[in-house]
Amino acid sequence: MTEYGYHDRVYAIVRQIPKGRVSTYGAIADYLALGSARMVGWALHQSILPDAIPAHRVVNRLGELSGRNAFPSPTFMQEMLENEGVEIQQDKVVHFETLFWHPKNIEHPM
DNA sequence: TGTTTGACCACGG
DNA sequence: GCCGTGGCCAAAC
Repeated sequence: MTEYGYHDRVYAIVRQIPKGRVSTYGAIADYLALGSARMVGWALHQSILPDAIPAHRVVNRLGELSGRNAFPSPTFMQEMLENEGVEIQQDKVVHFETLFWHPKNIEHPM
């Protein structure tokens, strides 16, 4: 049965995040109506190992790379984002509000 | 089986 | 702008 745990839904959403854009735990949790952003963070922590999930595009509501410590190296997340053209400064996404992408805008970037 | 913790968020003081 | 509290659900102990 299509009995997806919410982490599967989180993966599905995160995979939709366009390159060069970022989203937040709260936005994903809100979109999935799971109730809490905490679950998203927990799910993502588990999701780093599986197939190519751009977990680096998920930051907290302040645009901070709160999950960088869960990556192979504390700077890995930042380097990935910078590689996509996202500016990072002091572990925060520059122009966060502009780059912010809400799952609501799936296939409707911008 | 109950408690604690977690890549969080919003609100109140 | 920092601290405490509630919420939300699952995993780890």
